[in-house]
Amino acid sequence: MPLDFDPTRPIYLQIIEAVKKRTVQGIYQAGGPLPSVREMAKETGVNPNTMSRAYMELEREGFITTRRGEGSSITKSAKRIDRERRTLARAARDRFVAEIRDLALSRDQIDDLLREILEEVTL
Amino acid sequence: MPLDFDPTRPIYLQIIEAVKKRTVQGIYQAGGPLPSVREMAKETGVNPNTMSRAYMELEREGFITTRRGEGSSITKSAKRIDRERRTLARAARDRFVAEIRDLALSRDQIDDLLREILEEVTL
Amino acid sequence: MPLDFDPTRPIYLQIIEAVKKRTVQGIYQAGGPLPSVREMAKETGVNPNTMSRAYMELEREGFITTRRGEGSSITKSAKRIDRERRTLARAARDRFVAEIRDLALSRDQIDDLLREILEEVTL
Amino acid sequence: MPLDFDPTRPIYLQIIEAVKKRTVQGIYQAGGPLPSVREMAKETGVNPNTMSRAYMELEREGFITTRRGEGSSITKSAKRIDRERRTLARAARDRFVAEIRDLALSRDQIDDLLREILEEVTL
DNA sequence: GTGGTCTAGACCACC
DNA sequence: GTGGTCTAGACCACC
Repeated sequence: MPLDFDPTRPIYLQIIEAVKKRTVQGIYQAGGPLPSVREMAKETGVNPNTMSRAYMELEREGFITTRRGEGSSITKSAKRIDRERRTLARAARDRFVAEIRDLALSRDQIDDLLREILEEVTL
Repeated sequence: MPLDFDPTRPIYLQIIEAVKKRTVQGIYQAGGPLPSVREMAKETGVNPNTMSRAYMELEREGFITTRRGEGSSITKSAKRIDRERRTLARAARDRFVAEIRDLALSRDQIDDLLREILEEVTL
Repeated sequence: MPLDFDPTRPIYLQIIEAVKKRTVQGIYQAGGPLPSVREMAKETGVNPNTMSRAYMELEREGFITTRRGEGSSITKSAKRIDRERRTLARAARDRFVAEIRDLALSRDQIDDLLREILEEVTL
Repeated sequence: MPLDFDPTRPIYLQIIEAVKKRTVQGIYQAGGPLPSVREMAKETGVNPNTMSRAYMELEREGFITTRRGEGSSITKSAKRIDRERRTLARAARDRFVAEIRDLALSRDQIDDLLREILEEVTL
């Protein structure tokens, strides 16, 4: 969990994104446990109230389930997780396209670029 | 020219990047004039000294030429500009790869993503 | 470090030359420390900004290396220093030739002059 | 005649040196005429009194002779002129030696330097 | 302590 | 008008 949040955006949103990302990356397992609110709050130095809000939102979205006295766990649904994966991928894609679009790259340069990306990602 | 600089990075570096980017994008023409140091400083709200530093760096890199009393102009070399284009493209590629790499995308998802990028960029 | 700068030439350039000269002469050692920007500025009565500019140039030329919080040191490369030595020698040679050339010296006078120089320099 | 005098040294001395130098270089001929004080003063923008002082000093040194109503002329003595030549050469030599001496040049570098000087001067 | 960056404002040279 | 240089002084990051 990153301890350095972007101060210009709500921390609870950044926590939500981090949990989703870690799950997509396999750091948190589908159906597996998530650290408790208190634990996670201490680890990140965030106020427990803020952390609790992030968990509640994740629950509302169906990404985690929380049971009183048992803590929280990641959704068991591989489909649900893959939906996040695709969302993250699309966001990265859009940022990349925005950066690249106006560079007036030649068709060859674009092809090279995509080939390089493919190589490095499937490495 | 963006009026909102990232406060965590030197302004003069961000100006350098902006000038290069604008040239690569065709906003500034190869061989064409660049606003004077003072003009650009006023426009962006940056101190003339800071702007001057950015221009001096650009001159040293051979990206612009400056003549006392006449102002500055973008390099005439299409090669030099294309070098910058490729540098910008590579940087964007690396950021994208870093974002994508750990998402555990399937081969199909990667292919889709690259296809979408190609479409949107060659649009 | 000379406290009397030629007012017709940029001080930071004269500082750069002085540092190089002192290194070539062995006053500053290859790989050895250079006084801090502030120290040197106080010693010479020059504004720290001007001194900093000189140091930045020297760094860019690869003649010194600077590490934040640790100060600057002369290049370890004897080759780099010798390059400067030859540059200084060539400049002195050119000034001398310019002074001598139009004096219409006889061949004997020239030979004498060079012999005297050799004697005094290898003294 | 240079119109830009070194403001840190007496102008009349610089005029004396210039006349001697021009004679050594053959611009003024042995036994030949020198422009009148007034003419020279106007040409150089120097006060006629200052110019007159320079001429008087040159006369006192036996380098020129002045006859009322006829103007001034350079000494007829080739020996006298050659004495100046050697003085100028020695001064240049000493400045060169002073510049070179502390550069810690290797014997080979010194030899190269002198060879280059010989080539360029006898060119 | 160290260097890095920035602002503010001055004066100069070149045009 | 243009850029080039310098001073003065501030605040920051790294150590």
